[in-house]
Amino acid sequence: MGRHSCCYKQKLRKGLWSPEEDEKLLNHIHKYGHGCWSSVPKQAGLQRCGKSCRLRWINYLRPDLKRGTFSQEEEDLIIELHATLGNRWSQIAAQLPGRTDNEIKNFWNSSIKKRLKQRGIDHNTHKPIISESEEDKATTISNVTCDYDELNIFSPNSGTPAAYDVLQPHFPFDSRNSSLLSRELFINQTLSTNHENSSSWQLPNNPTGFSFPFSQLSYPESANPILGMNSEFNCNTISTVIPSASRSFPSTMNNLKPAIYENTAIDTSQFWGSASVNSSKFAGERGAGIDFKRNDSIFEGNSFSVSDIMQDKGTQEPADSKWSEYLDGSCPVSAALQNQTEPLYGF
DNA sequence: AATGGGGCCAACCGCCCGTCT
DNA sequence: AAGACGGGCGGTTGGCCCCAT
Repeated sequence: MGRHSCCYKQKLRKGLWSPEEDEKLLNHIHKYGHGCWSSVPKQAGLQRCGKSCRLRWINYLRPDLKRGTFSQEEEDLIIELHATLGNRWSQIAAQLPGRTDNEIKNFWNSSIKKRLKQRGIDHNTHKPIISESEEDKATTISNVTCDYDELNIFSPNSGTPAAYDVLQPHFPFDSRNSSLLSRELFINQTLSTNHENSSSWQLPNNPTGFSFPFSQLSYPESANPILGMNSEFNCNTISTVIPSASRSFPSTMNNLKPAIYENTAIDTSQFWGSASVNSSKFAGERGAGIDFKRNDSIFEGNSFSVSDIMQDKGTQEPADSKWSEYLDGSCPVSAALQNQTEPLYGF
């Protein structure tokens, strides 16, 4: 079982295909179709096994193949699909017309894996690779951003109990741990418990939040290791905040575009996102938002904040209205962006 | 100019699964 | 029922090319 009988035949050619062999195979398939692959080599006059012919046709000779480098959209789609399908290359390829599983697999292994690593994402789990320094950084930045939030779980100086302290007894883990992983767990628990078990307890009038590297936010939403795993706080919310790359980018925000859309050179040490969930309204309503924070002179005293964006789960209203305020320049941050003539980051 | 290391990618290998006999 | 066979898939390899030294 398993091994093909043709593989035992010693006379068959292996290795790269010559133009003559390609022509023979192409002519044969154009005339007769491939039918049974095992009979193709003999009929086409090739010293190859059927499998080799099939592979050559599928990966190279097929007329509907799209050649050339992968587009950004294709790359995003591959990452998104990989997050759910894993290494099922054929299934991924089925979603990308003109691309073969082999091609996608090669692209993944040679390019995407490296890019994910650069973004601090584990290519297997699609979760962040957290180093100790990153954790320290997250905590530090969170403490800065508490100025903008009503209450943040990392804001001990806000004058009200941190949401974490209030809510922690409701959750199955019992030791307070400042690691990002625990915060991630915490926010997931907050969301899922609130959503699925809404009548059993009520959140206090506190938003909860956590911070994460901005680079993760510029990442395809469904593959986002933190945001993507929440059905409530997922691509729809994020897409409202950051229109996807395939859509036109609002002119008022042009200066931010490079920082959001380019995959490289985003200085995550200066640019952090903070996701928050406001559960002050209960009975199915919830707000969710994203803050962007930069610790430099451009936004000194300001954050690029869209934390007030609400996605009302009761009415299913899209969270567009607040976003519009940022886009039409009526808030200080968008004005600051309009006055910024150079891209925020040079590439 | 030589060389070696790394990246890329076409092709192979080994296995699984479904169908046929 | 069981073995043979063919198609398909994912992992791996090997060779070519480029670039740095």
